[in-house]
Amino acid sequence: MLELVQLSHLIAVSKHSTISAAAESLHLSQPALTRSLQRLEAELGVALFDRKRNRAVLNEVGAMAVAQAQGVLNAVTDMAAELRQYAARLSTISIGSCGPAPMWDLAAELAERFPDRALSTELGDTESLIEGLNRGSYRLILTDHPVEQPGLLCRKYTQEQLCVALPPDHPMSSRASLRLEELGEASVLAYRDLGVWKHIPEKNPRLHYLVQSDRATLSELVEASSLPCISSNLTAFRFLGRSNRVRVPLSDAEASVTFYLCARESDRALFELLC
Amino acid sequence: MLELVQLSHLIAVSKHSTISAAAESLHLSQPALTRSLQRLEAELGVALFDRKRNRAVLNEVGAMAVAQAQGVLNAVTDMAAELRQYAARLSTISIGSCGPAPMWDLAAELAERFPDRALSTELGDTESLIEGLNRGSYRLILTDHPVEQPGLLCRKYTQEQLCVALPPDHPMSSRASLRLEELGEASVLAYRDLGVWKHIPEKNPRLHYLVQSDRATLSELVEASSLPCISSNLTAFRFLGRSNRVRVPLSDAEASVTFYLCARESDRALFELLC
DNA sequence: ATGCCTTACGTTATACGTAATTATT
DNA sequence: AATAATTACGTATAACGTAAGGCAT
Repeated sequence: MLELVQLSHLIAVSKHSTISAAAESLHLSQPALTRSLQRLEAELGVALFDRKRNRAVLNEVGAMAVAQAQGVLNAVTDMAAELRQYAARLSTISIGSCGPAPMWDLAAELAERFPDRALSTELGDTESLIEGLNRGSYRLILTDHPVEQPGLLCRKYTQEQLCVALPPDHPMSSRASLRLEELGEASVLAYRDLGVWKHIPEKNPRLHYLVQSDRATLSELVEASSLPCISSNLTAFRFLGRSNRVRVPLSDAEASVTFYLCARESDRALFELLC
Repeated sequence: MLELVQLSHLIAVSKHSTISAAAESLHLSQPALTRSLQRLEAELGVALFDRKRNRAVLNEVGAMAVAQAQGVLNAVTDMAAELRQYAARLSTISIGSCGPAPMWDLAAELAERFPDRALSTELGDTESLIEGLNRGSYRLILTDHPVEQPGLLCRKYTQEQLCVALPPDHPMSSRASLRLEELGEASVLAYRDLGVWKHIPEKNPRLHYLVQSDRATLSELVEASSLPCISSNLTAFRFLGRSNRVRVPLSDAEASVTFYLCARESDRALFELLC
C-alpha cells in the first residue's frame, strides 16, 4: 500500500534536487531513501525519475506526482487539524450572555458539574446570541427576554437588580431606593463589561464612571474609598468584598432585568440538568 | 507519522461495526487492529471511540474522522490513477489524420523510430484534428490543407491519388485515366475507412461498393476476383497484393489530395525528426 | 457461556544503516 | 579525486500473532 512517508520523501527530493541531500534532510541514509523512492515508483507503476546512473532527476510524471503528493499531504494535515478542532469544540461548553453577572453564575455551576470540560464565555446582545445558539456557536445562552422559537428551550434563569453601594455615612445611605439621576455629578466605581446594562450610563451623563476591568481591583477600591459603586444583587458579594457598604436599589426601570436560559432542543439533557 | 493503512483500518471498523469483524475482513488479528487504532488516536490526539471495556463504538469525532479518511483515501487513489494516465499519455504518440493511408505510413515511420512507445491513431476531419492538436489530444496530425496558425508547425507530407485497379483484361485497363462515373453500375471493392475520401461515392451513386474492413481480406478478394478495386498510390501495395492489376488514375478533381503534417511548436524536435 | 476488547510477550517482516560497486563530473 | 546513485548484506525496529485476562451481554 502506498504510504504518506513515501510521498513526503518524494517532496523532499524535489526540494533538495538530489537524493543524497534529501536523505540528509530527512535524517535518513541515501540507500534507504533510494529504496523508498523505488518502492513508490513500483507502487504507482510509473517512473518518476530519469536515472542516469549517477543522477536521478524528476521527470515530467515525477513533477506532477510532487504536486499531487503535496496536495494529499496538505489534505491530511488539514483533516487532522479539523478533527482536533472539532473535538475541542465538542468538549467545551460555550455559553453566551447579554449580562456578565448571570454568566458568571452559570459558568460556576457548569464548572462544578463538568469539572473536566472547558468553558468558553462570551457577551453579546440577545439577538446575536440567539443566532449563535441556532448556528451552534453556543450551547447555552442567557437572554434578557424569553425566547419562543421552535427547536429552542427557554426558561427564566435569574433576576438582576442594580443598586448603588454607598458607605454607611453617605447622605443617601438610608434611602429605600434612588434614581441614577439623583447622584448628580458624583464619581462612581463600575465594572467594565456591561452587556445588557450598556445603556445605564445614559440615564445620568453627568456621572463620572471610574471603570475597572479587574474584579479584584474594583473590590479593593471599594474597600479603600468611600466612592459609590454600581453593583447588583448578583455582583455585590464579588465587588464589595468585606466592606460594610449599604446597597440602595436603583428605581430606574432599566435597572432591573430578568435573564432567561436557552438551549437547543437537542441539548435538553444539559438544559434540564441546570433546572 | 500518520499513515494511510491506519485510515483504511478506521474505515473498515466503521463498515463492520466491531473491531473483531473489521480485523477479520482485513486479514488481521484483533489485537493488531486494536493497536493500530490506538496509534491513530494517539497520532491525532483525539479519541475516536467510546470504549466500554467490552465494546468500542465510534464517537462523534470518530464519525467525522471516517468521512475525512474516506476523502483522503479517495484523493490518493485518484492521484495514482491520474499519474498513471498522465504517464501513459506521455509515452504514447497519438496521431490524427483525415485519411487512412498517409496515417498508416506515418504510424509505420513512428513505430520504427520509437519502437518502445505506444501509438494511437484516429481519423477525423481536418477542423476537429486542428482543435485536437491545440488541445493536446494529438501530437501529430495529417490534414488535407496547409494550416497556418501561430504555435503550430506545418509542412507538406505526401500526396495521394486515387485510382481504380483493374484486371489486365478489363475494357478500360488501357485508359490513361478515367472518371468514376464511367464505371457505370459496376460492383467495386473498397476499404471502409474513407476519411477525406468520404464524398467520393457521391460522384457515382450507381456504383455498388463492396466495402471491406479488413485489409488482408480485401487483398485476397482482389486476387481471387476480377472486380475493380478503389485504391491509390499509397494503398496499392497493401490492397493489391501480388495480383497483376493495372492501376488507372481517377481524373475526378476530388480524387487527388495533398496531406500536410502538423505539430505544436513545442514539439518541434519530433516534427523535424520526420522531415 | 460466549463475544469482544485490551494487555503481555515472543516472533517475524520490513525498512534501516554500513559497506561495496559503478558511473559521472 | 569527489560526488551521487544503486546493490548487497547484516541488523534493528516496529508491527504482527498467540496467549492470557477482564468485562459485558
